[in-house]
Amino acid sequence: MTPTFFDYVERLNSLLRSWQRDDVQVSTVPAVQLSALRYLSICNHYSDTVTGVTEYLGLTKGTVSQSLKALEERQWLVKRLDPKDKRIVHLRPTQTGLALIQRLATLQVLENALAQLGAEAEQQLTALLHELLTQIQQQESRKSFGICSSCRFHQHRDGQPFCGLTRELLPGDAIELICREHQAPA
Amino acid sequence: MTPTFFDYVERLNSLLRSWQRDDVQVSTVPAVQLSALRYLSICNHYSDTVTGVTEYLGLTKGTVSQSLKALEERQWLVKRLDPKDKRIVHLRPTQTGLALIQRLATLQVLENALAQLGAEAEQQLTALLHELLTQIQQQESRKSFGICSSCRFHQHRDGQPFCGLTRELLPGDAIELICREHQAPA
DNA sequence: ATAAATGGTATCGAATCGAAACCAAGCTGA
DNA sequence: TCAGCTTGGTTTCGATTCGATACCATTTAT
Repeated sequence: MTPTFFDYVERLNSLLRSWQRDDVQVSTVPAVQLSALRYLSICNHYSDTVTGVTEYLGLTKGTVSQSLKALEERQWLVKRLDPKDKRIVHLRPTQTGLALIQRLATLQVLENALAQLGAEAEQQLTALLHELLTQIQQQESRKSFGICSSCRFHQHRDGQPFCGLTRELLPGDAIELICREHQAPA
Repeated sequence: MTPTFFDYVERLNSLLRSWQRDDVQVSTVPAVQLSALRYLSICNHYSDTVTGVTEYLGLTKGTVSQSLKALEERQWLVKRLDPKDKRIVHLRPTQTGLALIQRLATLQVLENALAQLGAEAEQQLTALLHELLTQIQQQESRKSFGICSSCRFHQHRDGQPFCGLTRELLPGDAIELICREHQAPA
């Protein structure tokens, strides 16, 4: 057997984990917490909840709830109750939390390697991965977590972005974030 | 912030984990064990050791040693002492173990998605990932785990594949497996 | 020949993660 | 309307994992 796509993804992930462990500030932080925080930094206001994180990471509610509690204690995120539905808790990374995620995302090694590949190849790679994930989502009943503006419910009202599902006007920065209710156009 | 390459890799990995948990037979098996077994199915006879797995997964010796013990107990791999150096233990997946890995690697969802993408796109994707990993390896002092036949030490003697580093003839199936001593040509 | 290095294992403890039980808020439907 | 169901979240508990450390055996170096 020779390495496949599957293997490369696994290897890449091993390396990412490995780098995280090398980072003194991050090494003590469990991977799930980092993933959760990262998700919260790229999801919109319909998706920044415990359930959102749960679906995205494919873990159980309990586990996620605990991880989020830990993140809150580290002051990397804050919780806010939903004004309409009092069951719902919104999670927002703090400045410190965002800075940490930023540091991780711009791992020097990875950045360099991507740069070496060339801008075109990088874009191609990202596009292919994006397409692959889209394909997967279409087969699965699983949530797609696509980008808001690419959703079949995405509309405009009075020149403002508008969600046809929730029937609400959308804040300007929401439309390029990912959403747990996302559905690809037919 | 909108999703980056980093995010896609993480998401893909979440999905892989998620699928593994859905599989009744595999769900109870820790991810590290699966990764280790998978590695052992694609590495050559210089790399099928505890240290090999340790370097590949970026974990500590102790952790890996335990995981391998568990794999042995499940009868998914067998240990064999090296005839020359009595410290070294070689690890070989059993038929059962290989079958399991095979099942995992051919996840229907992933297969389908890749098929939808088209053979050309899939090959491109794999090639890009391969290139990216090669780039990473060149920057890092880390082991590259490249494919034997692409190594700078790869030679031929009397029409047989030959390793210039160990100065040994190589078994025919070794040359398309990955090796922890691999070095890219200058 | 002694010391150092290498390959692996064993022990221990902290901390993660899943399962299940639980609570509160919203929804449904006669 | 109000009893039951569903949904969003938290808590508790226990098994399991993983890293740190110490340790042993074999090989290599001085």
